[in-house]
Amino acid sequence: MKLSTKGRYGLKAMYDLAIHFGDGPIALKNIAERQRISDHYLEQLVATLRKAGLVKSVRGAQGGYMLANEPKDITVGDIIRTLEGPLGPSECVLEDDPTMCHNADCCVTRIVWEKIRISISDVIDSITLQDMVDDYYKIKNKGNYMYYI
Amino acid sequence: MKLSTKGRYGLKAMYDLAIHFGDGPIALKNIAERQRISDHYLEQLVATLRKAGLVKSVRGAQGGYMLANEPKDITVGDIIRTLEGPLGPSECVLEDDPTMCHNADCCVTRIVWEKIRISISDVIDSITLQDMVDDYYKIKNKGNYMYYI
DNA sequence: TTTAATTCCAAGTAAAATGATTGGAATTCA
DNA sequence: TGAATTCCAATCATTTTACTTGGAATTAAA
Repeated sequence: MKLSTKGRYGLKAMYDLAIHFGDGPIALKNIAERQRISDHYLEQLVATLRKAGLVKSVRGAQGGYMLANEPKDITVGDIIRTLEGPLGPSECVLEDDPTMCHNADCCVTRIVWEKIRISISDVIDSITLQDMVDDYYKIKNKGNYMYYI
Repeated sequence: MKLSTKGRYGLKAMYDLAIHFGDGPIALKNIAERQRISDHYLEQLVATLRKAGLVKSVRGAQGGYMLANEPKDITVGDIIRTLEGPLGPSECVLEDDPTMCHNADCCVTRIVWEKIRISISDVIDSITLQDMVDDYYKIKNKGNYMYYI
């Protein structure tokens, strides 16, 4: 019941971009260093995020990535779903395209999975990158050492 | 972000035992048939549940398994945690024994994982096997065909 | 115009996890 | 005594995960 590194690294990278929102293109190498992620691996995740329209890229020297929208308009759910696919603790309750169990209408365990799915969705859809940026400044102003992580 | 078959089959089996609570030992073969699970595989899951004190066994012919406590006193969380280990979307927020990240006190993404973990815990700890049995009879009384699934 | 920095793209790969299967010993009821 | 059952240990094929490797294309700066 864990997220893979796709979702976890992906959110870290998007959060990093949110912290630097408005600063022009940010090179992947720098994000990978700050977040301590293999840059070639992160490249694959960011490619997925770019194809989904969550980030924009600038090629060539001095190039890099930027959020495609304001941090307040990107939710954790957008990012995790893009990288991990439709969410749900079981096939039969996946968002979008549940592999329909032929007993779905009378399956009691399915009711449990559905409740779990909804509770996860509620959380990740309610948190935006801006919320995370706000958290960052809150912690920073308390005097904690921070480095965009 | 899916549960493995351990948690999913395990809950189905425990629900099946809850439906038959008070009927004496239920053979694994019958549970496996009803829930359409490999019986040898289910055996391993039930062994884990037995060691955790959630089910009791009776060996020999006419033997089988029974819930160790009343359905109202066993939660979905008890079952899932026994079979899947401590819950959490990331190592750093696992219940019990989080593999402590050295940046935990200033990690903003960790706040997100923690919220997800709590929302899942809230759901699974609030549902008992008795709730599932109640759901079963509710659906059954509406006239739906049901077979303990 | 060259060079360095970067994104973009496609494969390959080692290790771990998943979801079992196989085979048999021990126990108990009929 | 035999059939039904739990108990136990090992093995295994497949898939997934988390990368690595290698290089082409693009662009800013020297």
